[in-house]
Formats: sequence, structure tokens, C-alpha cells
Amino acid sequence: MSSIKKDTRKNILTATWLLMEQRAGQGVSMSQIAKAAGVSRQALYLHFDSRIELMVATIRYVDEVKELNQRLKLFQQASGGIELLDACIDVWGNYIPEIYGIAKAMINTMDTDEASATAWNSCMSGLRDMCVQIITALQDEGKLVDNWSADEAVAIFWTMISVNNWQQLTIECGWSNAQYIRHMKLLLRRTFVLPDATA
Amino acid sequence: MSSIKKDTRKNILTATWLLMEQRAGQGVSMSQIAKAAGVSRQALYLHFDSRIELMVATIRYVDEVKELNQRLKLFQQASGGIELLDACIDVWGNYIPEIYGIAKAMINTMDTDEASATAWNSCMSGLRDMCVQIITALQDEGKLVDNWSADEAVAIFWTMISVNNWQQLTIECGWSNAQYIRHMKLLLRRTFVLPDATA
DNA sequence: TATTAACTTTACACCGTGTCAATTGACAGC
DNA sequence: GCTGTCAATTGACACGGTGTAAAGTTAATA
Repeated sequence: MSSIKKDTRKNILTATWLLMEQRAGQGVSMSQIAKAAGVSRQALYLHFDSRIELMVATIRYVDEVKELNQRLKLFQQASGGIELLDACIDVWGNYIPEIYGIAKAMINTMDTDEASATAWNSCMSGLRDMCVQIITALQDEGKLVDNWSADEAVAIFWTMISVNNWQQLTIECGWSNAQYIRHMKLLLRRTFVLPDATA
Repeated sequence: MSSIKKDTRKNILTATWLLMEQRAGQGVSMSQIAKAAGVSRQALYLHFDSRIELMVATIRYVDEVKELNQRLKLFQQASGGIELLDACIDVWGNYIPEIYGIAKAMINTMDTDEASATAWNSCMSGLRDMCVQIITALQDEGKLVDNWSADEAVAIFWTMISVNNWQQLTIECGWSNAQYIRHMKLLLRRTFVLPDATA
């Protein structure tokens, strides 16, 4: 049975995830993860080459468990650009709080580590596709404002819904998550949808 | 003469600043700063209690040299809310590239260190005041959209012009700084100014 | 019974922060 | 000239984190 091996690996990943969420991705050492997972510190290195690789594996694991892309795909059949936009923010806005700790940890290491950056970006590729889809849908419907090119609009959209912005509005400004979702929908509509093009 | 002492302190601060800009605030150790400043590592601890205190002092020093608040005050006499908004983004958008490294370093340590957070916030207080001023000016002129309360509008404004968003749009999306300033002005106008209230 | 694989224990190397003590060198006032 | 003082240097050390290496344990497998 390799179920023992798989169990240990899973235990480590869930322990990492749990600690990251508890500590908001800050100051989580390998020793603490090992302790939380009920294994020795060295066991971590049997399963993962480095701390960064463990984090990359964790974000992938979370992605697999939480199935962001699946959730997004449910709404990709939505009729219009505005409906797509609302659906996207509903899904993403409810997703962020569940992955905030590990996401924050990833974002922090992205600056120094290339592997982290690509791993995080690959996990977020579905969301990014969604942004493109929304902008092109609005464009096709003639509802997209003409202030920016489609590429620029995607960049702005992508930036606005970043985890950092969620953190700033909720954790630092004290918004509730419902408030965040409501206001973000409005904000994106005001930004990208022509005034006379009501839903 | 205490000019020797002051010189050393200044050397350390400028060396820290320089290194932070060169390395975008990543992986700058006390040894490297000491080397760059032409002093021993221990000399740093004669002038600053800790690494964090050095960084706080550096951001204050940069603030003093660059005089963001002075630059902002020049425009606080601007007539209307829209003019204020444009002036604010001009000043801030040209300021960010000059302080990006140290700002990034500060933001990274803010998550763990309370002193960093308050120091950074105090340096940014002038900018924050500017946000409040712009929103209230728009409100007084009857040009503010009614989607949000004034407080919420300030939070959104503040979030949109964050250093993280600047980084994402310029460094990650490849925008030029001129592009950033132009688009950010437009974005904020679309977000907060009533459609019929043209400048 | 012997082997293999997962895991543990212990030890160590390396680096970064922060502390401490002894020392050098220059500049002050008497 | 002597002495005190202050900035700075040198060298050592504690501590904690990451990562490596080697020897030992345990349990399932062949």
C-alpha cells in the first residue's frame, strides 16, 4: 500500500494550508508545519524538495480541493457580459477568504521566486480567462467603454480583483465580504460598461 | 562636531535607499547595507536599533528628501474636484517610481511589524488626506456618484492608487508610467465622477 | 526470514539578525 | 601632555530558519 505515503503527504499539505490560513501566510516555519502535521521536520523534505516547493504543492492542492476553475466554468454559459461579470465576482469574492492565507504567502514569495510566480499564475489562469471572456463579451455586445483597448481593460480588471485589493478593502478598511462583492461588482460595471447599456 | 556622526547616519540611509531601489526591496541584508555605506555592520546598530527601525528611518528620510507632501500641497489650491484628481495622480504617479524599492520593502514588513505599518501610513497621510479632499470636493460640487458613501469612495480611491496596483500594471503588465498615469486618471474619473459632470 | 520503503533521530553547514566586550583613533578641555 | 569621551571597528557569540547527510527504527512485502 502506498496509502500511508499518500496520507502523510496529504497530512502535510492540509497542515500547511491550515497554518497558512491561521497565520495569514506569515511566519510559518517548516518546524511548525511538521509539528502540525504530526511528522518530523525531515519528513517534509522526503516529500518536498524545499519550502517553496511545499508551498507550490499546497496552493495546487487547495486549488484541486476547492475547484475554483470548476466553479467558474459553471457560469461561463451565462448569457451576457454583465451577467458574466456578476457571476465572476460572486465566485471569486467568495473564494478569496478561503484561500487568503496561502495566497498571501505565495504572493510574498513570488517577488523572489520564479517558480512561485508561475505556480500561482497557473492556478489563477482560469480566473484570468474569465476576465478576458468578460471583456470580449462586453466588446461583442457593444457595451464596452472605448477608453481602453481590450488588453488594457483586462489588465485593469485583473488588477482590481487582486487579492491585495481584497485585503486592503476588507482587512484594512473593515469591509465585510458581502460589502466587497457588492461594491466590486458596481465598481467594475462603472468602469467597463457603457452608461446606457443597462443589464 | 557632530557632523561626522550625522554624515555616517546619512550615508547609511542613502545606502539603504539605493540598495532598496536597485533590488526592488528584496533580499537586502544588513551586511550589504553596511558594505554599501562603507561602515561596519555593527555601526548600523549604533544608529538604529533594528533592521526594521532602519527601514522606517529610511522611508522617513526619503519622504523628507522627496517632499511628497510639499508636492501635493502645491495642488491643494486647485479649483475643482476633477482638477484635484488629475493633479493628485500626476504627483503620485511620478512619485511611485522614485520610491518603489523602499516602499515595497516597507509593505512586505507591514504584514508582520506594526511599527512599519504605522510609519508607512504616516508617510502616506498626506496622500490619504488628498483622497479625502478630492472625494469631498466632488461631493460638494454634486459631481460624486451616489453608488458609495464618501468613506467607501475614499477606501476605493485609496486602494486603486496603491503601490501594489502600480506594480501590477507597470512591472507585470508592462505599462509605461505615462500609460499608468493617463489610464488611472480616466479610471478614477469614470469611477467617481457623474457622467454628465464634465470638467 | 530478508528486504525494502517510509519515517525518525541526531548532527551539522550556512546565513541572517541581534548582542556583547574589548579596542582603536580622534577630538575635547584642563 | 594627560585624560575623558564618543564614534566606530573587530571578533565572538546566541538564536532561529533552511537545507543536507547519515544511521537507526518500524512495518509491510516477497
